[in-house]
Amino acid sequence: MGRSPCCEKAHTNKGAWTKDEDQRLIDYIRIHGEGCWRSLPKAAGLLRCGKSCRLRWINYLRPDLKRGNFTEEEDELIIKLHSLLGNKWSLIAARLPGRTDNEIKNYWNTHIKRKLFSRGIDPQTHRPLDQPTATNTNTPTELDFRSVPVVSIANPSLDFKFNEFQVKAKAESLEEGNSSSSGMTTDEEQKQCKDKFPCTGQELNLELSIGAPSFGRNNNSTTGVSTSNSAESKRRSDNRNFQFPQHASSICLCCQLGFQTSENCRNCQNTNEFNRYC
DNA sequence: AAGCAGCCCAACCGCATGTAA
DNA sequence: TTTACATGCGGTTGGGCTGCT
Repeated sequence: MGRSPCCEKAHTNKGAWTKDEDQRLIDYIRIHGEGCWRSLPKAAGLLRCGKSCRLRWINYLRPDLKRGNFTEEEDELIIKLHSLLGNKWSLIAARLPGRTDNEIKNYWNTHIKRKLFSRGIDPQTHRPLDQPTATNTNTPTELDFRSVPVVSIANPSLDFKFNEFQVKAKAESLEEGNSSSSGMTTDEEQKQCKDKFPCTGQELNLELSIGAPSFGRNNNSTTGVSTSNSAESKRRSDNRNFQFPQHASSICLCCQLGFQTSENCRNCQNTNEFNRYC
């Protein structure tokens, strides 16, 4: 079907944002909350298209952004998540509090790719570079999640039952329409999975899942403003738009990383909306 | 100091998806 | 069911910055 342009192309600014534009956008969202991006520019007095405003807010102005260099821990987590999810940057970003999909995508392309190459690993397949891939060109996300072995992450703080993680990651991926399963179920294929995700022998069960990190009874923690429009209620059901809790520092690591909702994490004790560490 | 090449990252673009009328 | 609209996602681009010659 034909689509109209996302916004009126004429009379809109392009390129780098000025401080004044940033401030206008911040002020507007502070008062009215996120949403209605199409009408936002006009309402906020900005000569920008809605998409541009949304992008600027999400990637740069949001107050919960972490900024700064990626830690080694984050590096490894991104690599692991990419091996599971492929180029699903938004899904990966959802597991890295304070990081945006754009930021992770850029970081992947500029740093991690190189890092993996230097380790002799193909960043796309996560296989050794000298290993032929002709027999199985599937991306990691196309692995059959039923055959994935239990593995753990080197960093003890991130150890968890990796097979469960992958099952849920796969399920989520399927839910999102990425249903290109290779149907790998044979022993040979399971062996391939083990090669891909070598088990270190250290297996901790932290009951982590990759479900939507639906923290936030206060969905407006970002702006501190109540929004009651339908767009907001829609977003509440959208796991790509979760808000990090204001009391994030008091919840367990898996919750902070977005692996688990505080309601469901059996490693947390949820009392009066505060959780003790796992 | 000037020119050049490579890197980095903010921003753009086109398409996909969800949803209301 | 169809259509139009709003939003989100991933790939790509381009301009600024930095280091090297």
